[in-house]
Amino acid sequence: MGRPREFDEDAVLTGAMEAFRRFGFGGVSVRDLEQATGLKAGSIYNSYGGKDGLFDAAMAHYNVVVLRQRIETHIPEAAGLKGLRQFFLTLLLEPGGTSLGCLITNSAVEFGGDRTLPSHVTGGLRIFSDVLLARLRAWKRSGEIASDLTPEIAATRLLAMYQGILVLVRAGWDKPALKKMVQHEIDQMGETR
Amino acid sequence: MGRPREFDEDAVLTGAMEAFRRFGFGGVSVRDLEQATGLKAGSIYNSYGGKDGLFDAAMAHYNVVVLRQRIETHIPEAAGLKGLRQFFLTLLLEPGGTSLGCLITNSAVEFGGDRTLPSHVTGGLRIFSDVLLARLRAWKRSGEIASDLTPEIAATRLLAMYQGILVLVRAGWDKPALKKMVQHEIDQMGETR
DNA sequence: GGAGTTTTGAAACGATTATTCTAGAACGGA
DNA sequence: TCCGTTCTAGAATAATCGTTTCAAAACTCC
Repeated sequence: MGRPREFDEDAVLTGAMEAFRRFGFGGVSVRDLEQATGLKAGSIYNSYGGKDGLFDAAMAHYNVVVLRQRIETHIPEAAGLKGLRQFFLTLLLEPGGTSLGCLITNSAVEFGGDRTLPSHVTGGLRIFSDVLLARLRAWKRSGEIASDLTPEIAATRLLAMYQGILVLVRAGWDKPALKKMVQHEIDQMGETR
Repeated sequence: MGRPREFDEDAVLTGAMEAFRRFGFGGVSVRDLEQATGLKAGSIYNSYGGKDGLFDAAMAHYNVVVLRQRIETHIPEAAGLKGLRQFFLTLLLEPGGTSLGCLITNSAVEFGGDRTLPSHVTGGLRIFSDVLLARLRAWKRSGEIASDLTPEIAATRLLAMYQGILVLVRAGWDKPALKKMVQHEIDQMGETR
């Protein structure tokens, strides 16, 4: 073996992740990443292969530490619609307001122009979509949501709504209006029509 | 007077607009813009003040030529919910598939990290939101949509849905699923509950 | 047909980009 | 303790970035 790494990998990935969330892949320079991670460029290339490699690692980190975390916190099956509502409403209360965005949403937009999406974009969307679908099916069986609701369609709708809210929050759109909309939307899913 | 301009301003703005839609402001270099517009860098700086100025002009162009055009084509008041459905469904049939995006959505995401949004981002969202609100109010009066529907909330929901669909399309998400979702969503607005 | 003014195109600007190189420091195993 | 390996820091790389400069070209107006 050789010399052990001096840095805390988790802190490095978190720092890089925040920079990428704020400014996007193209908006962050390697020197910015030195600042954000505490690592020098040489170490970044040595440990992650380069800017792309660090970005990839940061996205994977995001999917586990942010996305999956948020899912587990707010929408375990037992949390029901109340949890789902919180899951959406917390988007409007993010610390730093609009500054930090969703790395999945932002990357989908940034890289969607050419045809080489980072694999973790599709991966993150898939994680989210799968959980939504599973929850909706379970809640339909348990009577938590309206019986005439189609889980597949509702999952797509919630996925789109989620991405849309993230865009609007980032654009500085009126948060009270978004809040009212979310509440109305989720409440309606529970009503029998 | 001096030497007249040789270029067709409309073609220049359209070219710049397409480049920015595809790759974003940061993803397009001035040399790319020379290719996209046919102008040389000198002329770009002379006529638009620089890359920023051309981007601003391209966004204004987008709001008039693409956004307002789409609105007038699909959702005049007389078109009703049928028009609204087409308005959404055409997002899934865009030529070039996912390559061209919405300049408003993409710019909101790209510039939302720092606090200096291009003014035309908010402007474009406002245009769209205002039209939606006006139509929903009219359609509610005429009985085209359900009487228990709140125009303000529904407008916000449609705005978010629209942005979300644009993100998902750009991410290469399953289009048939999105299509089903849109149809179900619009149809539901017409049903009396 | 100059005079004055604006556009054009090409070259050149310094700054910044991602990446590589290099020398030395810090460890594990023998 | 010394060897081999790995990591770190900083300088150096070539390329590209947005922008400026400048001389020639193309027009209007007097």
